Amino acid sequence: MNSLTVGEAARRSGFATSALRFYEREGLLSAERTEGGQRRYPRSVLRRLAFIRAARHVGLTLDEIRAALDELPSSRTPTRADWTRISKLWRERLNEEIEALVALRDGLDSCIGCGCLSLKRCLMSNPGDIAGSLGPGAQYLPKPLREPEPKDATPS
Amino acid sequence: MNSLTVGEAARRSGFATSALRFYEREGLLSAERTEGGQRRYPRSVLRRLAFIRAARHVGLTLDEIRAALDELPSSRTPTRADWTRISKLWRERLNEEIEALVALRDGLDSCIGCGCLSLKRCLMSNPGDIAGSLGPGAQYLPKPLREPEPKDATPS
DNA sequence: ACTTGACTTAAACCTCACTTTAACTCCTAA
DNA sequence: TTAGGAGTTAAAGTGAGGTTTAAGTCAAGT
Repeated sequence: MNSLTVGEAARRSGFATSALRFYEREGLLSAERTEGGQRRYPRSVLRRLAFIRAARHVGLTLDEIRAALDELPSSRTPTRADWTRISKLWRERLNEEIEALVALRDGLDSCIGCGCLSLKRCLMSNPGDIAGSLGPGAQYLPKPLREPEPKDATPS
Repeated sequence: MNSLTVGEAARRSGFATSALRFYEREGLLSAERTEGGQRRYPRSVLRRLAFIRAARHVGLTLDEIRAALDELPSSRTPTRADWTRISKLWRERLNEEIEALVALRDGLDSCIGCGCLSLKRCLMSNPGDIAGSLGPGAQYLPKPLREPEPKDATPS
């Protein structure tokens, strides 16, 4: 009972077993194997999974999460210091996203009166303007809010 | 020159031509055709595209956008009233998202000290708790932030 | 020993929002 | 009239983040 099966880890973390196997394929997780080839996780996997879940909430991609996990000293349980360092990064990320959404909302407010929806003048439709409103120096919307750049149709 | 080709509409809206055709297949756009079968858009398509772009920024899915567009009296250019009605909906949506992110950030702050990452106790890893912190009555994270519910691994 | 539920794998499938490709036609300026 | 850029279609591809399926193996209680 000192190690966990996939099913147990799944029940206790709230992830699906398929997700745990997927995370292993993606290098976010690893497991010992029994003689018969079944996974056995140390209890620390739950902490690791909590970390992954939290990171996903913050909006990090699996690539970014893998990178963050790789920065944690390998087979040591993360310390308070590790957690603090990383959570600062997440905080920045969240702040960026919040700022972008607030800018968007305020732009929306200032747009309610005009009814223009003009491509060139309406803040809502123009990511560049939003970027500008966040201050100087090439600010952009954080990843999850950023438009995938069109390959076609270079803007006039 | 009173109507636009796909290419012109693409250049002037910033969407790729492939996106415009895709939107038409998806019922978000429609176009007249020339004798030869080419699309000709009225200038109002630019307003419609601006609407779509804005809605995408707000985080609406194409399904939701189609629904919103269908509520606009069909072949009439949206009035200030239409725009106001809809932008109020978007505002709410943005506010929900902002609140959820702020709750997440504040949870992160309160977590920095504890270093727990405990599945049951850490706000960051527990969407239900975040929902609770937003007030009573089954509040959840807005769509883009909401976890896709696992089919497997029903929480213990 | 046997039954049963949990486990294994590779590979296929899923959604979303598009893009790319292939093979072809249209339109316009010279 | 012809070159060639712009347009057309259906179908397949992309990428993120997994889930589902098929065909089988393992582990544990009785």
